[in-house]
Amino acid sequence: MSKNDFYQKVYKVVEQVPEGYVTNYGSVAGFIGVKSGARMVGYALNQLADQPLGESIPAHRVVNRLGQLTGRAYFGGDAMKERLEQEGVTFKEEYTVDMDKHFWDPSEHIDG
DNA sequence: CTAATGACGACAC
DNA sequence: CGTGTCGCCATTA
Repeated sequence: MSKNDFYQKVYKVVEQVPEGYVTNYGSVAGFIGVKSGARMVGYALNQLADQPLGESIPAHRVVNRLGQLTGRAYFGGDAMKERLEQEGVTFKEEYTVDMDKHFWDPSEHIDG
């Protein structure tokens, strides 16, 4: 099933994101092949919050292109921000990651 | 099948 | 430079 394959790829990529780094929806979607599937990436990660698989997926390392923790609401409180800080990620704003220092581009690290 | 929604992104004003 | 609008595509009603 292609749509399920899309999800699997999203998880696979997100799992590759190293600590102290973050990536964005558009890059993940583009790397997978669905250039305009940024929303689908967010949706895929959203599913993680509803299944045990999420335990193994660092979804908190995925933010929007601006570095904003748009999905923090799904982590309960500031869990998303706190986890990133624990990994060494710095913030430009209360909920905006410093993408200039912590941006991680899948196409630059994953040989797909 | 149609309409509405969303952890997004790019463009127009 | 901030706000508004459209496009994108899977999911849900």
